[in-house]
Amino acid sequence: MAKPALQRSNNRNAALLDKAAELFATQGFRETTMRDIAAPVGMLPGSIYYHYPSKDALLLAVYEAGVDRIVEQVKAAIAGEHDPVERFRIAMATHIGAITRDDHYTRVINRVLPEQVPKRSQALTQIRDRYEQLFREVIDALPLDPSVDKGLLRLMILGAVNYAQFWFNPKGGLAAEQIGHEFARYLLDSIAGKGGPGYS
Amino acid sequence: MAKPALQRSNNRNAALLDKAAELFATQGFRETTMRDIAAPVGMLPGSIYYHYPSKDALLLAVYEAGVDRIVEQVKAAIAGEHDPVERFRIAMATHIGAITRDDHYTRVINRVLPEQVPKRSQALTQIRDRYEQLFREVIDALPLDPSVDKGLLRLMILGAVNYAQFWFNPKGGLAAEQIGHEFARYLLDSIAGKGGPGYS
DNA sequence: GCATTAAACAATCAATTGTTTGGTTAATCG
DNA sequence: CGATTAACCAAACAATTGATTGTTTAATGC
Repeated sequence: MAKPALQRSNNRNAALLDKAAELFATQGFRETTMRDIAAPVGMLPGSIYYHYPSKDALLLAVYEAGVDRIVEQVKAAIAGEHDPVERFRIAMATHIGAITRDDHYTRVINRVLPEQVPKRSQALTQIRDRYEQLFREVIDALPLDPSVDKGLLRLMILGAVNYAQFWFNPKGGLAAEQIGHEFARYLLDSIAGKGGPGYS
Repeated sequence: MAKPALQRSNNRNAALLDKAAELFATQGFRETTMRDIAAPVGMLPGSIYYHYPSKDALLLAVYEAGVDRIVEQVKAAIAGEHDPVERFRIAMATHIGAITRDDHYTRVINRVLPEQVPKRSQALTQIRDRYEQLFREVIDALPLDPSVDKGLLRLMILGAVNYAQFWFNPKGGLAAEQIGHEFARYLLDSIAGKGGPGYS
């Protein structure tokens, strides 16, 4: 974190992490071998262990970077907006955009679940929580009918949104962000309670 | 299919499949070895190959049984009901009930995704489709506002519903079926178009 | 009673896996 | 220049994996 980034001549750490993210996202964690990662980077399997102590650690690094990207994108998107409902809509759209985009880092978070790596499931869950927290805040701020369980709603939305990664087709149908807005509309038209336009 | 079920003395095929379902559901496919499955059944690893030609085939059998169970439960639940909206609510509730229940067969379908077994991903997807088809029919029958994309809505719902398997806690909060009804309510109060003022 | 066959055992194989160990190169720094 | 070290190579290891093979047991059908 405090490293001055020496910028040594041959540091393929970045390329390494990129390739790991790509393969973890497209093939899965267990399905990807250290050799699969090393070869395309032009490295030998053992050389990875100079940069990362284990395969798990490599995943953690990718995972963390992935969550960072999503959170950053969503935070940036809702930064200017003050209206809770509008913030909610933007958050959903941006989130779907982030996880359906061709960014392997963001896709790893949903592709490999914590339970798939028992030894690190706790750490992975903790990282995931960082980005679920964002949704918690956005949803909690919504002026909803009191009968709506916001915790339940958050889980419902997270499921709906994250699943998009698996069926979204960039070539056909709606754009990713439009899908988010549609999802929001299906919900908001009902859950926007009597608080109405002049909520407190 | 047409086997008369010989009922030989020592046929542990059922126990074998049960254990496979359990381990695939709780640990995942790649994370479960043939030895893991064989030992608790009191069998040697090689003996499994008398009943199934490969590990993949074992998964396919579990997968098929799992989908069958979900489809059967949902079909049975909505059989008596004729009102499309009510059928939709029952289907969601029953589906969540089925995949959160302590039935390892039904849980495998969401725990191990087709992409995790590249050699059989097509076959697995085909099996999954059988149960997504049910939702297609139920949703298509709904009297919704024309602006609602029913295909998109189906994907939204499938994501929301299937995710419940991962966070549902049988000891705390709502019952599984109640969660389904809540989800349906969040949506129906908005998407139930001008077609039916009689509901809700 | 005897041949057949379902159902499993016992042993092992070949391949793959994550990881380790010791050596090598080249850039950096004093 | 000389020493240090970041960054990698080369080779192998130990464990685990799905799968195969030949053999054995016991129930069934004629």
